[in-house]
Amino acid sequence: MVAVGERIRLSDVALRAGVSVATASKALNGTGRMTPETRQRVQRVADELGFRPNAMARALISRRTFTVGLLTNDTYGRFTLPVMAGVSEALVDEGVSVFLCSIEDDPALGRVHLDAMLDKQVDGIISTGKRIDKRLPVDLSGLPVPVVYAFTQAPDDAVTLVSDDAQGAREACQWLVGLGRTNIVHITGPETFVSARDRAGAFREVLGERGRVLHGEWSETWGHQAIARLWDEKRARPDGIFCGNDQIARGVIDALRERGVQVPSDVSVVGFDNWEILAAATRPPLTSVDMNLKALGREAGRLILALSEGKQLEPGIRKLPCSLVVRQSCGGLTAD
Amino acid sequence: MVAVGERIRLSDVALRAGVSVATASKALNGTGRMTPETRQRVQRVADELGFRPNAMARALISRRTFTVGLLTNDTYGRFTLPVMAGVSEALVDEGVSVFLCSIEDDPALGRVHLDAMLDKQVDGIISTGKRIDKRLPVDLSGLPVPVVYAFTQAPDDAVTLVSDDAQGAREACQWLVGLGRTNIVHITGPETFVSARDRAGAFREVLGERGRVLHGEWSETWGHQAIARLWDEKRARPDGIFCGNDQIARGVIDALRERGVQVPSDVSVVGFDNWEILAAATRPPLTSVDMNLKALGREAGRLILALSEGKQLEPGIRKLPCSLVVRQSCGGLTAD
DNA sequence: TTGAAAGCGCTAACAC
DNA sequence: GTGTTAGCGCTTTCAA
Repeated sequence: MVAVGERIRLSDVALRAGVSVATASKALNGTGRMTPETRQRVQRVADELGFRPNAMARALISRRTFTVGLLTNDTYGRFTLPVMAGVSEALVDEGVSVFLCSIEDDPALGRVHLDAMLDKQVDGIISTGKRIDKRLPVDLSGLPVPVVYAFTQAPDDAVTLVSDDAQGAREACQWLVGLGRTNIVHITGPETFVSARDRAGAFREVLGERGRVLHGEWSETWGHQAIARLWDEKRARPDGIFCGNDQIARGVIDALRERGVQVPSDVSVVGFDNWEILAAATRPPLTSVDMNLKALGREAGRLILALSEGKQLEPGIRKLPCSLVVRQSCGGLTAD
Repeated sequence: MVAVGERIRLSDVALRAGVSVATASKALNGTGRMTPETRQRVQRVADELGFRPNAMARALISRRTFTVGLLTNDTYGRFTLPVMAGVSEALVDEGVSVFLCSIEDDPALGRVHLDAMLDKQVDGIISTGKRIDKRLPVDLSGLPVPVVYAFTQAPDDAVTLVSDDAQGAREACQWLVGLGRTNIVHITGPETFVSARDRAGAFREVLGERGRVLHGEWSETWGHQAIARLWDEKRARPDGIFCGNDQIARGVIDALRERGVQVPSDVSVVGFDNWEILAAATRPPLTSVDMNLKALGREAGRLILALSEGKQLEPGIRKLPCSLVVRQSCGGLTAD
């Protein structure tokens, strides 16, 4: 139930320590000049009383609230969550707290949240989403606070953080090639997604003429369908498949098993997203590209902190590297 | 980039409207007495200037920050996310913002976040987790602000919100029974989980002697294993399976298909969690129990709001109903 | 009907 | 060394 511990003010500490409020303030902040004894006495009293300065009052003076807002439209998503965790992680040590604002895709809700944050004098705003080629339905230009965009589309002159899809895809492809696979196919999501295009581009770059790309949905079902198509053709069948996400990969692997094709001995499969719970549940466990979204979140936190401290940052898109997480779906190094 | 729109203060409005700060304040807050003309003029000026009151300054006076903290240890989880969304949704209309504090399972981190929130004078704290039978590693007793626990274990005298596992399980079982299934088995997670025990208890309650429970892991693999065990036995095989979560159900359905058993015509399967992305991907799509976590989050938001406004609430555990989401894995009403 | 003044909890000049 | 004073942006008596 509601425990009503009275809050201790600086004046309480000052009174009890027999000094003025100003002296108490200086004592605790390590500023001003006074005898070591006085300082220590004040500190001791503050500890005894469990004094914690009121951040509101401080903020009113310093014009810094040590608070940032995090806007997201990805309520249920596996993308935003690690980003948020990263942001929170990077900022907590600096005493900065994060306002979570989930705005769905509702411009009105976005406005409400934005206003609430601005009223609360956040030091900065991080905008994050579930696609790097869609904007949130809020206009964040001309705000009195800095903004960082992470894993969402942003204006050209903004500071933006995204994962390096092309590099991640390249690593996956090179891994398959390095394993001796020669007939490699890329099964991925709709061409309308920049991520799909970027990954496919990198795939073609590595594979050249040999590389074949199949666009479909981001779903298990599409994985099944794609395999059905490939296996029904009269052509040579692939010995390596790079999938646009883990769900497709899951469908692919299941479809291959249903056809008696062995993974990884007959075909190597790589996924994308490294969605732990899915990647670990495929049989065999899925080798997959991890976008390192938590690291991306941490970087977003660092950047917004720098900006809120008045530092200048070069605008533009910063791509953060992905990394390949090797499990058993490719054979080779960790063949089972 | 950093756009540096100067913030408008009340004094700016007052000056421009030709009144005192006090009058301006009253005009905008609808308090005090003055001619309608004065009030309107002030309001018009405030609108023109885009004045928004500084919430810090207000908070300093009113002792309410319109801010609550949300503690969670479920960084990647599908449980906490809907809860958070619900909390945020319930509170945004009241002008309350939510601090997101992801503390993993680290007591030190919990302490740091808690202190940060308290310093920032949150009006209340919501504690949430991924299991209803584990506590977060932070002591929230004796705080100067109210606390609500949602989907996590709590002290006896706390206000706690959990989903009604037993009721959800009961609905699932009755659904299977209503479909004419007579030999029903419950395949679920470890008995060490209260949720597993509660669901199994409800299952036995509905099925009586006929009900058989198999405990294992919360994984697809366990779903496969359980089916292997059941189908290798010399006993009559089940025609209805109630699974402890959707992952197990996924494993069960896949295992059944591998054995040529038809779902739902031969066997009806129900899952638990209604984890959209999984439930929709099973073939056929999975009928599953939804814990309505977003609604739970909303309720948590309402409760913390009530408490922070000084209302008294009966301590104890409040169970919120689950609901069955019918897809195609059971046949009957929506048979395919 | 309006405004001057005090004060929320704290920090920072500037006296003493 | 320490205290007095002013002020962050706002609300709220209380006096005019």
